[in-house]
Amino acid sequence: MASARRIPEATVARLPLYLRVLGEAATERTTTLSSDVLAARAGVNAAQVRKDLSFLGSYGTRGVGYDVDYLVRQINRQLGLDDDRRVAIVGAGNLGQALASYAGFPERGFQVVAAFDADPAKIGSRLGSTVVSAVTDMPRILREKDVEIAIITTPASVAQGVANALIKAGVGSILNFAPTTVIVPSQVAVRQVDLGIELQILSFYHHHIDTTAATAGS
Amino acid sequence: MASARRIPEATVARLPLYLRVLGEAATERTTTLSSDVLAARAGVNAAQVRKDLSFLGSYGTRGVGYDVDYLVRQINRQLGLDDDRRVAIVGAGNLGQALASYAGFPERGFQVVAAFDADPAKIGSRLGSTVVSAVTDMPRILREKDVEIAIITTPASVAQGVANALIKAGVGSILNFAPTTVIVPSQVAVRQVDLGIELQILSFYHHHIDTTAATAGS
DNA sequence: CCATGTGAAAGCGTTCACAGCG
DNA sequence: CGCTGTGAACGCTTTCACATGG
Repeated sequence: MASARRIPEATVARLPLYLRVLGEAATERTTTLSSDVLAARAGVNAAQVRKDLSFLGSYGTRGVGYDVDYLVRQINRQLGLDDDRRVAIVGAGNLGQALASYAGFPERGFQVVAAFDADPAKIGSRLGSTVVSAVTDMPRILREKDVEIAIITTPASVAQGVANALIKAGVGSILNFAPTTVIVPSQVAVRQVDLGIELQILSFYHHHIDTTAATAGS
Repeated sequence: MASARRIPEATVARLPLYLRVLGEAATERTTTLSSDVLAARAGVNAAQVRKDLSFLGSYGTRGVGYDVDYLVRQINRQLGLDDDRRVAIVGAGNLGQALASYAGFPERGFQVVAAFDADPAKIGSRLGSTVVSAVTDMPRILREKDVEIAIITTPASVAQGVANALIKAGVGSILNFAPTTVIVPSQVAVRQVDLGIELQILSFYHHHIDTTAATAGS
């Protein structure tokens, strides 16, 4: 029993992981998956999988497992992935370039509909399937294209200013790759990914080749 | 009191964040930082900062705060960042390209000393400051250059195989960007970063414009 | 007097263990 | 009989609150 409880943050962060495993299973024409198998492929504990999925409702069958297609639909619905989401990329450097042509985005329903840069030399150039616009046109274009999520790939020095402008223009979610913390009001969602920090964390565990549990997730 | 305790995983993940803030403070010629200010700039709670730093020892001065330069040295030492770390990138696609020329790496002591790809067309081309080698030469080159950390930016389908080969060649830490979970023995450290998953997590909070705490860190 | 360092409390997240159901 | 769903136990993290010391 117990459908539609409030989903804990840690569970939310793992749902996309399960979605990925379920997707792989679907292409292998696997119709059903037990929590044991799902857990092994996701690299987590089986009890964790069952508890996480129980927050969505009782979608498994005892003695059998979870129906792959059905579970995919339920998770997609919870994550709000039923329709495409419009994304903008701010900063057309190397990382912005790479993200704009990242196949994983359109595959999972994220459409890059706008890109911006402050450098006049870059304006008008292609970034994936869009064209780079001037940051000065950002507020107008963001509203015109109804952008929901923005990815910041600018230098650290301008990231906070960019974030402020994005929020002012109605963007509700920000994925920040600039190596600085951007501070946002509580009604805006941010995730901060610092590629250098990831390496530094690995460096710690490499340096202490004794301590416990050296694995960690996204 | 109490120097060199065992440092909790959550604290380890935040130390590089503090390092980043301290670095910014140093360039502003700030010599001393209180836990309040440090916390605000890192986007965390002040008590958290104090507790985290207390695991390294008593490096603050009551009534004053923390000496920026001294604290930087202590954190660097703990993270094992005193000397440069040798990094390899496997997969010379867009993301591999971007990472190879990412300024944040050399700045923080990570040297990209090797790059690999399976595509013969890419072998010999430049990737940042190195040249792309064939994956078949990977074991030899990894050992020759004493690579400690590897970054996987290959398609998901080959990521696990690459990880296995890396571990066999003595690489102890892996940063995986391929959109699949790589399973490794417990003595190897992995961090999995899936750019699509980050967007999906944001999508959840965008879709539920009511629930609590929408911020989360790397 | 101000900011650190830290016990203690509160809050989360994970894992266990097993009842319950297909 | 096998696997889900879940209370309860456990361990980790965060936050509070204040004694301590420069």
